[in-house]
Amino acid sequence: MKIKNADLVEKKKQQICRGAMRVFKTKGFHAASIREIAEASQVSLGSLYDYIEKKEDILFLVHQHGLDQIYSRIEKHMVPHSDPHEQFINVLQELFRISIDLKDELMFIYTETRHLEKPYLNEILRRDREFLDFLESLIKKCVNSGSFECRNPAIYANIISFLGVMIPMRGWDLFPKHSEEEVIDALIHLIDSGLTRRS
Amino acid sequence: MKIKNADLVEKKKQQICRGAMRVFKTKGFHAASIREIAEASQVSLGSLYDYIEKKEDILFLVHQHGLDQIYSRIEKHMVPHSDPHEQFINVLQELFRISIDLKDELMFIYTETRHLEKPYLNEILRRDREFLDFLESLIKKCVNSGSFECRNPAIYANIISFLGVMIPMRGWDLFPKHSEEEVIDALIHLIDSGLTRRS
Amino acid sequence: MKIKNADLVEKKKQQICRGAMRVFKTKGFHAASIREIAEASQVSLGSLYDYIEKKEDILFLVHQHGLDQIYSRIEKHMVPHSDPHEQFINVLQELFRISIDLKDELMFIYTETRHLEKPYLNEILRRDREFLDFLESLIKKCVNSGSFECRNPAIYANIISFLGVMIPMRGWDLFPKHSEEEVIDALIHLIDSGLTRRS
Amino acid sequence: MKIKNADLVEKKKQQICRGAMRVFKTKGFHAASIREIAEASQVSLGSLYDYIEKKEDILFLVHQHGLDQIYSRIEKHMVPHSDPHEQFINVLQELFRISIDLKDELMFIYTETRHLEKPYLNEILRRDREFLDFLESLIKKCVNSGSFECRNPAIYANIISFLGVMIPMRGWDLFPKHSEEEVIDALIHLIDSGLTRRS
DNA sequence: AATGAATGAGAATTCATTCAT
DNA sequence: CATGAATGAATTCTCATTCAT
Repeated sequence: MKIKNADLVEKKKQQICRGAMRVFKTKGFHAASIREIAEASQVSLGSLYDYIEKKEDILFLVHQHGLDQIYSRIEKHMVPHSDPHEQFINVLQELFRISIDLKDELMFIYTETRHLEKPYLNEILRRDREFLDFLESLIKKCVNSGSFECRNPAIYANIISFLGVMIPMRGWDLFPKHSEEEVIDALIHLIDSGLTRRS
Repeated sequence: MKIKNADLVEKKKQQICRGAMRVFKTKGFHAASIREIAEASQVSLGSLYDYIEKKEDILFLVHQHGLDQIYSRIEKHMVPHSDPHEQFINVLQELFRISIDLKDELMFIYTETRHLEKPYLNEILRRDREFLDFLESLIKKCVNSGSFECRNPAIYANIISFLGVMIPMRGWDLFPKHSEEEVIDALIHLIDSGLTRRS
Repeated sequence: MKIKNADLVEKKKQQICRGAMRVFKTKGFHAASIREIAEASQVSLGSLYDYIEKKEDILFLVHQHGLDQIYSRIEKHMVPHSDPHEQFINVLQELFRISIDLKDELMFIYTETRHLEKPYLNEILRRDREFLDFLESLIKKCVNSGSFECRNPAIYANIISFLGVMIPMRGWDLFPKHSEEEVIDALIHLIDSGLTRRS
Repeated sequence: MKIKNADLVEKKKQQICRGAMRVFKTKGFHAASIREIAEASQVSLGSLYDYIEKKEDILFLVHQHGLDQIYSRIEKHMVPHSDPHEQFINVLQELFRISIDLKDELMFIYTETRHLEKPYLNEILRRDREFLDFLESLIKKCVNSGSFECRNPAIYANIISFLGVMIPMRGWDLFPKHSEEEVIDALIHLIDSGLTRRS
């Protein structure tokens, strides 16, 4: 990165992210050429390399940008709350809303993370685990408060996080037939009843 | 494809599939070169093109091969059965067992299907939908028999099918910590209790 | 190197060497593009990379080829000889003849060796030192036989070896004015009288 | 070059020369990027182009700067002197001392001059020939004064000038083993005895 | 049927040079 | 006068595909 003006760097990285995402959406990371990405970002080929070092950097940039968008929405629901079960439901509501609003970002993350090399990969997995940990501890709170019954909260955290990408990944079959509300309700019902304590 | 001997064609395609899968497993479709695939398949570069026309054909071949493996196991459980709920549980058991045994194949299908071009893609989706339809009708039977209560069986069919790839896709976080049995039990419990009729 | 036919590999490497040398002669290694080298070698761009792995390999190939040519001529004079002084003079004669016949090769080696990376560089220096060692021991023999007087044969070996590239490197000033014979005689006279024992 | 202030121009050119030499020393002219040179010179990339027109100009600048340094030292010994042989020895002494003190400059000149284009090249060769002419006429004086015997002073001038770069170019083999004094003595002895009149 | 050598289009990346501020 | 962001042509290298044997 040879550019000294930090604001400019930020602005251009945003531009590149947006452009790159548009290309990745249709072709995926590997099939997208740097040229296409440059064009889609309205940045000249040479200039692109003033802001990144190698193609993989774009992959990481887009990952981070996607996660930023996701987390900036979910975080609001991650602050402690008096009624954990209510919080849990709110989190699920927001999670699935996000999965509708940020379809492309989620699909991208799920299908392309594997192409990140070690150091970048670790950073992404770290953020992922942050959310898993939050879910796990929230489930535990619900268990303690008596609403839930659950032997392996960590597994449920994984299931929930994974279901968070179902809408983007299976939209092709779901949305000709069902409304978003229906799908979200079904998902929440499934998770909630799977955890609810039976007397 | 200029080869006449149909048995040979079948045998070689198997060889190519297995070799290709081994390469795809580590690098994905795009990063895998035809050369590597030929080597891994013990087929000469020139010969390879006697059995396929273009690289994408291998992608399709491997898809088909993967689906064949999956279906050959699930099909046994798809024949009508006197107790639909028992059948349902059996199907889930087998589905998640398969997802452990055929991790690579499932991950491959989930991350690379998008690179198939239209005609091939449609064929794959058709097979997918076959399974969805089966699940949907099985759920309906369970509803009719009084075990389940479900407003949108099609959505649940999608959820179940999608959870069928959770183990391959989230193994990195799950299996250091949990046994396969635990994960399968949690998944079945979740699905079953999400559908079970509450009086 | 993906080619299996060893004879072909040898033949093509020769081709590449010759083509590359022709390009290097005018532009040097760095300024020569792989494209130009391929054209000059009558090898297609893609094919070139069937015989080498990276541009630097050509640099090494040309070095080796040059040294091979040089050594194949000087070696005849390196076998033990009854009269060391006579042998010494013969070696000088041949050395300077070679430096006229293989101008390009010598200039190339002297100006481009520095661009070889470590492993290749070491191999080249090893061959260089072989000749230095031979010269040094020959001078010592001449000292023992009473013809020469020399405190530091290793330094003289270096000087001789270095003067072996004077003709290629200073031809621009020498050859408009002098004949090859004159230059060689001057060089041999200089070296011989610098070493000759004074009673 | 749009800068009017001549002193400034001179000062900056010096800066650039020094910076460029530091980069060239390790990578050579072609592999050195303008960026690196600008950084090493503490001159901004844009500013650099206020003092040069193209990359080759730096090549020439560094050549000139190197030659200036060399000549500023040798010139002291080029003024007429009553004893030509004494002067000759002094010149050799200084020449080889210089070749130790200005190793980088000499190596640079010897390996990169070929990349200068015609007009610049001629200027460099002109300065080279100046020194050759001086050496030639000094040898002639020594012949006339009876100390030397030499049929082709021009050839000897070339040899001497060429030996002036031996130390930089063969230091890798020489200096682990020998002291600078030893090498210089050997060189001077060689040249002197090669020219000395035998009664 | 099988082999592997050949090809050239296209990939990522670098860099000399320009130019608005 | 100085700065550094922008540009696109050119570079090295890879790879799917073809074809003579």
